[in-house]
Amino acid sequence: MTPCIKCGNVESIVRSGFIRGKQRMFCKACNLYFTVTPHNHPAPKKPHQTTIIDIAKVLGISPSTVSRALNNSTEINENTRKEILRVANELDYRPNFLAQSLNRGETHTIGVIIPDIQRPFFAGVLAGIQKVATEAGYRVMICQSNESHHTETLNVQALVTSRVDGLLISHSKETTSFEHVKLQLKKGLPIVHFDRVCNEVETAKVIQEDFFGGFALTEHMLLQGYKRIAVFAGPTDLLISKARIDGYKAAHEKYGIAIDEALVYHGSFSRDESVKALNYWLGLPQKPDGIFTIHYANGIEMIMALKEKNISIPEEIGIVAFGDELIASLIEPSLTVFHQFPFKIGETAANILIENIINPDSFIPYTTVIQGELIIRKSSLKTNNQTTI
Amino acid sequence: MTPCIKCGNVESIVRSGFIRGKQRMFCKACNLYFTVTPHNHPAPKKPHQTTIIDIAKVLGISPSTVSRALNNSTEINENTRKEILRVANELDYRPNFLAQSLNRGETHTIGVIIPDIQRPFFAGVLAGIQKVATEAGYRVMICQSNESHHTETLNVQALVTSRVDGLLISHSKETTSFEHVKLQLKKGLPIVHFDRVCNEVETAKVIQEDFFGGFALTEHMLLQGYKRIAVFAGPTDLLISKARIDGYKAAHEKYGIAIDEALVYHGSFSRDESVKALNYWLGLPQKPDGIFTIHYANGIEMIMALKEKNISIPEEIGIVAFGDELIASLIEPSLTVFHQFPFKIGETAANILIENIINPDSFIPYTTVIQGELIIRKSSLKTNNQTTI
DNA sequence: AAAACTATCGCAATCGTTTCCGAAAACGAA
DNA sequence: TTCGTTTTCGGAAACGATTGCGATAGTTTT
Repeated sequence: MTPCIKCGNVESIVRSGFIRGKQRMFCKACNLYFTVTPHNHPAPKKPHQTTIIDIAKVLGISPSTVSRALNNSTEINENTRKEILRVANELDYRPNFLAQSLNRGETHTIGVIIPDIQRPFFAGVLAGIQKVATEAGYRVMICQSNESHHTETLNVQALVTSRVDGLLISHSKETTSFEHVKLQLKKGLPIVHFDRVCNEVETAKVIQEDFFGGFALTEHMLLQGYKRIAVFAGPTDLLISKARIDGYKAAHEKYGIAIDEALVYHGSFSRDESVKALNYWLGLPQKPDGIFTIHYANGIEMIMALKEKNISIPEEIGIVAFGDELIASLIEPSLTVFHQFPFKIGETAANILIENIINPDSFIPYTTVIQGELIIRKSSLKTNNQTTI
Repeated sequence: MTPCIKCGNVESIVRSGFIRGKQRMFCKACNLYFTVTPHNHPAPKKPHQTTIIDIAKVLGISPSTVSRALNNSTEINENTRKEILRVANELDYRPNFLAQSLNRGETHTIGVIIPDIQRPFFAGVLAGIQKVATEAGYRVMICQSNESHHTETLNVQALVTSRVDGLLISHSKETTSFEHVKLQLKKGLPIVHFDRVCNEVETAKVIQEDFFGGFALTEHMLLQGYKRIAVFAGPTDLLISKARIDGYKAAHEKYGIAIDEALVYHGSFSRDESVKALNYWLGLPQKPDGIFTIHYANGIEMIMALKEKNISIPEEIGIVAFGDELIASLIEPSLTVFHQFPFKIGETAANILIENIINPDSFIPYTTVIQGELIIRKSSLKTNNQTTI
């Protein structure tokens, strides 16, 4: 049997249950409990990020003094500070962010939840967020919801677990219940919505001119003489989709043109849907002579599909879309769009969030609208005498 | 003057220096130091993420018991565990990641440093990284170097400060010294390079078929009958740029064709450079009849510029590029490319890094090559009888 | 029914920093 | 000098979670 680790006696030992799988012993002589560890840890001294304590030991001072030196405290002698900084530099000291955050109760990190990094719009927003955040001394933690409500909820939990100081979120198109956001808001977490916002909760929001964009694109088409404009709408519940369609409707009203509800097609943003919508429209007794897509990617896909079908653009069918990308100007015919400014949206949202974080009490949520820009290109220019240079 | 907070006496009070800007007092009677705080904090009880202690208080048990319940420890009564889980759920408890990480000495977070989020290639890599990381229970923290060495160094420091468990890095094109990486590697931080790797340090690497891609693209052009192929190369020091050009040279050697060094243009990847290079080539006494660009974006820009100049592609000048994007297939003429698989690169790199993190001792760095694919399109197809469907 | 054993839980240390409080040493003016 | 004042530093308690160890009540074995 195992001898006692203290007296070395063997007879006085009795087993005393299990702890974490390991046999536990009790020495009746020493009145001592112990577990039999195969005497493993001769302290291999892992390579180790230098801590404040390492510095303190080198100089024979207390950790608190080192901390003061590193934090530009006034309560420290200049010479001591210099010595500490020298050693800190020598040992390549980096403050442990975890310990700092735990102590201060703030992480200087903001969480971002977007549907998909690979979409240029969101990549642009991210870049804007990163810029502002970095300048303000904040880190950024990014999560993708992949357009799934469930994943989005998990993302929120993960970021809360990471104790981010605030949250920037653009909802998945699946998201119609917002309990996960409300809950955190109630706990005092600053949240700012952008693009795909949610009106059920009182947060600051950064949105685009969805209504006006839809209006401008539609008005442009109507003025070009298009009379039956089909709409490729997003999911029924998606707020920005609704707003853009409202703009579409308003333009029609302004010019006293009736709307054929049969021309509105709801679907996801996938490639298949573009083709399905097109086939649906072309199968109608009264075909459309124009198309307005909520998302530019669908517009691009439709141009490709129409070219395959040898339907001329913009003569037989004109097409306009929301959102811009380099590709829209390069495709032939180039695509008329309502251009967004994703970078600016990101910048603005990040600024507002940080404002909210810094001053959580006096902060009053407000909504910011980032102006877009109508860019007219060939896909909707019926008159050939008009050139776009 | 202020009375003593203990005895209430006023006469026995003397001032005793300043602490953090506040006047400090000393009561000679009580032998007590104190600072005059305007009696502000009646504990406003900020809204608060629930902690393990909150749960413990509710149930009148100790925090350690709660911890055990939450961590599937065996040393706990099933009924107790159920009760704890119930309360935890009721209070929407989320473990404080900071505290956990600090205690365990690992953050379950991996840091990623890339030159630019907005480049589709890197966005794709990120998506791949995110997928693998999420599945393995890791968080991802992303930094952009903006192609600046200095920023890259700061990024490394920031991530080290955040105590990431490992680092994925694709170097800025400015980076030629790698001390910042070496230092962390020496401290035991697992690092994996991808795409823009560095051969000076012993890390695992995930690279593309840069040499073979350059070779394949060039060989294709030579077989098409192009004889004077210009190269738009990246910065002179960029490793992947060198490899691609080596492939270009190898293809020439294979077919016994001499290379005119005047056709190799080094420059950054910006739009201006594309145009400058083009003008340079077109100003040569012996103009090129083909172009090979290291980066697809430059290829796209050159196609645009050539079209403006009314130079026909692929007849007068053929063009091929490295890297693929949707746009390459949509532009007219569509662009022949050596397609990369960014998502797969990201997945692979993340997997290797996590492997390294989990088993730091037995891990031996190795290099993985992600195969690319030559996609032939119109921009380099001289013979019109060959169609690409 | 005593002895041997087990299940379950609390205490306290730990992770690295910050900061409140106390105290000694140095400084200044009378 | 002497006492009020200031500067400078150390000790210790946070922050929230994990875990080794000790302890007790209950259970099983002789």
